[in-house]
Amino acid sequence: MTFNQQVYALVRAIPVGRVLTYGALARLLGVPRGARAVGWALRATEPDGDVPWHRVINAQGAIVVKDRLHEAHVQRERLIAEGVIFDVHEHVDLERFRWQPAEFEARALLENLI
DNA sequence: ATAGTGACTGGAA
DNA sequence: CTTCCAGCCACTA
Repeated sequence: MTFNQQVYALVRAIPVGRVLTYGALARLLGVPRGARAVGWALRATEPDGDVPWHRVINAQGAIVVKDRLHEAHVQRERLIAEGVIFDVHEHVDLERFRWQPAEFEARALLENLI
């Protein structure tokens, strides 16, 4: 199971209406500073595939997209449709919408997929 | 084996 | 509260 596959598995486990940051996702996978690698993995997903990539945002609670305005718009629309709220600065209140799975939960999930 | 490429991040200025 | 910068990590050619 590659790092990317683990990323996808965990992203698929994020509940509707909740979000995870790139860094938090990397930490759950045991790679404390792999935030960038997570971004790389998500960048390679199909916009309409089975990976809810839109539920991953940056540590500031904002949407990060470089040269992909359309997808950034889609991400925002999907999150709003799920009930996630953006403030006037286009930031999500992480304290309120962050998904915080217990470590054993994430570990068990990944082991089930091996 | 190696260099280039980012949907990142935390700290410094 | 803002840029700016240097690590960091997996993937690809």
